Amino acid sequence: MPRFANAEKEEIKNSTRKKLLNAATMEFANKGFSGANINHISIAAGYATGTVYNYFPSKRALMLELIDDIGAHHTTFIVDRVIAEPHPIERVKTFFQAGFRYVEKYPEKAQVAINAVYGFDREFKERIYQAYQALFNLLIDDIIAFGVNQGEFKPSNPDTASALLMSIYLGGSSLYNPNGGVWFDPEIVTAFVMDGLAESEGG
Amino acid sequence: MPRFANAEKEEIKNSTRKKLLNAATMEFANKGFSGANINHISIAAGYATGTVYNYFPSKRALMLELIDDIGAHHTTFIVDRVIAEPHPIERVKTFFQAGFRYVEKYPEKAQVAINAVYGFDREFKERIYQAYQALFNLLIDDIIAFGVNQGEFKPSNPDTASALLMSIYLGGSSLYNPNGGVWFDPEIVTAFVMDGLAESEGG
Amino acid sequence: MPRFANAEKEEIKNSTRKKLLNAATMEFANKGFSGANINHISIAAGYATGTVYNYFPSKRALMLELIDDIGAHHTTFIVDRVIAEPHPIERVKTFFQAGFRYVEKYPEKAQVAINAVYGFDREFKERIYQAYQALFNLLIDDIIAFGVNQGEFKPSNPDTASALLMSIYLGGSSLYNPNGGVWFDPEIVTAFVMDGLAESEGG
Amino acid sequence: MPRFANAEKEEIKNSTRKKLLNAATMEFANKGFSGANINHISIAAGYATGTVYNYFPSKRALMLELIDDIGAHHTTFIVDRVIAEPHPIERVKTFFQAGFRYVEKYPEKAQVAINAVYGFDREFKERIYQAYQALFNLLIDDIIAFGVNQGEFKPSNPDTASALLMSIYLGGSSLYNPNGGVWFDPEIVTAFVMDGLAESEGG
DNA sequence: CATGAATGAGGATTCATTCAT
DNA sequence: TATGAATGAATCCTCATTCAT
Repeated sequence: MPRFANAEKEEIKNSTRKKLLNAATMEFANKGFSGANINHISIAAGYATGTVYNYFPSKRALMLELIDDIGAHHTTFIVDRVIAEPHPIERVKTFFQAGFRYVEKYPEKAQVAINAVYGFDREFKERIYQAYQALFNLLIDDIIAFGVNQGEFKPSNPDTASALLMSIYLGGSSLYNPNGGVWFDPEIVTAFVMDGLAESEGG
Repeated sequence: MPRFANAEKEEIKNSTRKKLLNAATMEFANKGFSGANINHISIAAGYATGTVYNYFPSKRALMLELIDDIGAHHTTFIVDRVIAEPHPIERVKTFFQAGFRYVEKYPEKAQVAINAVYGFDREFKERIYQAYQALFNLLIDDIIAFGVNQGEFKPSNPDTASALLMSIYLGGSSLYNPNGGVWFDPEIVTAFVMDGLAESEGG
Repeated sequence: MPRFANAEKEEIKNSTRKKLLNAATMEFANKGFSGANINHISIAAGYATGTVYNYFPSKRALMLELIDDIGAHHTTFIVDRVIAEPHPIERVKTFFQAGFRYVEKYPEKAQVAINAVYGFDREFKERIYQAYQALFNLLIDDIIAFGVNQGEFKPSNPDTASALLMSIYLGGSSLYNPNGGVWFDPEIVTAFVMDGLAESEGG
Repeated sequence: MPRFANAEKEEIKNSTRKKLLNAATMEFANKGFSGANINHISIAAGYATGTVYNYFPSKRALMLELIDDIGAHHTTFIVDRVIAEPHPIERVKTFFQAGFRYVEKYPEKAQVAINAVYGFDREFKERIYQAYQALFNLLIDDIIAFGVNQGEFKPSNPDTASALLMSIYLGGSSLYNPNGGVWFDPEIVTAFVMDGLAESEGG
């Protein structure tokens, strides 16, 4: 049995698939889903017109898989960095730090994710929320509940609190502009998230 | 001089334009810009295929004007309610209350606005930010600076703080789902914004 | 009976019709028949969208009438000048001189006529040939036969000869370019038409 | 290396392109540029609606390429026949003979060329003149100057003379009508071009 | 007579998808 | 597995024409 040959083929398939997904990221980030051109994706990946269809049954399926990939990648990137921190407040800061770092390193992936979160397409929205489940779990369990347990945070509705942190993070990310522009400082955001706007009583 | 005839025609044009903009709001909200069908818009408004083009030079121009309209409408809706409140903290609460109210009353307008804010299209983004200028001014001057002056808020970077409030608002809004789903409670959000996550010292 | 009022109305109608025909000349000359826009014509003439249809039943009917008008105008312009000349050779020269003069004075009318002559549309072609009948008669009777009678021209097939002269004239005219460019000198053309290319025997 | 496969594909592409250009010739000849329907061209060539766009970026680009093709074809057809003749006067006759022959064999190509020469579109005009450059060179160098050198023609302005011959040729061609109609006899035209209208001195 | 809003068929162009090689 | 020619439905936009005022 040509076991190695098959492995090699598998290898090639994976590499091709990866190239296609990368090209798709660029295209979807810059043109949106409807505006994207499947053939441009193939060409940009270095293949011929029809090649995407050897790997994905449709444009929509490609997008869905891309959302899964990006969601997982994004989640892992942030989770890994956050849980390495021992202190709850540091975890909040690291959540924003790592999150903004991700946007800087992978602006197109971030744009695709943001489009999915805030766009009108229910299926894309559902899918990115699934992929972000681990991120919400991180916020709920490993940051908020953890902080409450440590006596650093006051108890609150964890669903609302995590959604707030995500909104702040994604809102800040969408402010990102390669040519400059407003940008959130993780320190300031963390201070805000911790203490809010209220003047301290003794202030 | 056919003064009445002209006035009447003007009337008709305004009414038609309004119907077209309403239909466009629905279409753009549900399909996005690229996915929207100009002919459907005309039909949905009760006109024939080409009628949009008697009022707007192109699909993009229609979208741009729609963004202007929605942005102004949205802004006015919130500003009017906020400045009616005398107390800074009430203003924060009213900002979220009125904002979420707007999303409930005009979910499609809100979706179009959110698409413009978080979407990839630079021109749309620029345009909605222009329209939201008054909203940012409200946050910066009439809420944050006002609260600091009143001794209720601690000083902070107003650009960042206002962007944070907007992100929270829009992030919460995008959670909105006519069929139910997670939704921010203005009271809770305001409490969060005022006091953050930190356990009070004496807690 | 409001006899004067009616005459006045007739006056207005004629003036409007003339303005519309002038505007149509510009449009058809610059865009061709298919490329022309009936509404632009109305607007350019200083009227509203539908006004052409108060005067002409269709775009094609307008074009046909325009061809008639231009053909008659063109013909008269040349005929008047040619028959004023007593000598056959001078008549040939004047034919070209007046003809080229016409193109300089009325370049758009000339372009419309040339389009009709050389274009693919059988109906337009037929119509301009009808209008040019008098021009062909001029060439055949008042120039060629006249020259033969005077002993200045040798006998030839008058249909062919007149068609040749028209071809030379229209060919030269289409070389016309408001910004300059090649242009026939009536003297040289006449010399050519009279003596051709052949070296004279004693040369 | 899939050399054969590639060659075969190249073959197919060339054949398709040729079919499309042929269909385009018919359509443009019969309807003019604006009046032509791109989809009809595809269908007439035996393909589906969008196929033209796999070969030509736009209707205008297709027309431009068609003008180039026809111009070159037309030029070659005439040039080859003319330079085969040793005698200047025979060359003149052959110019008209071959030229009219071309119109008989390829009436649609001729109509497209004539539209380009006499039409209002500056770009088409420029393009056909470029393609006809060789034809003008033929007239100037290999017919007129050649005739002068041989002592058969009298010296004349070669630009004017060549433009005159072209005008006569194209004017005669536009008289062509598949169903009959006036038509120039190359012999008569040549006699005219050689000797003009003037009665010989001793006549 | 003039207006101009509305019509809706028509046409250029795009592009997701298929399939024979 | 990759290719890329072909497909044809879909869509933006134009514009001749109508008609109520």
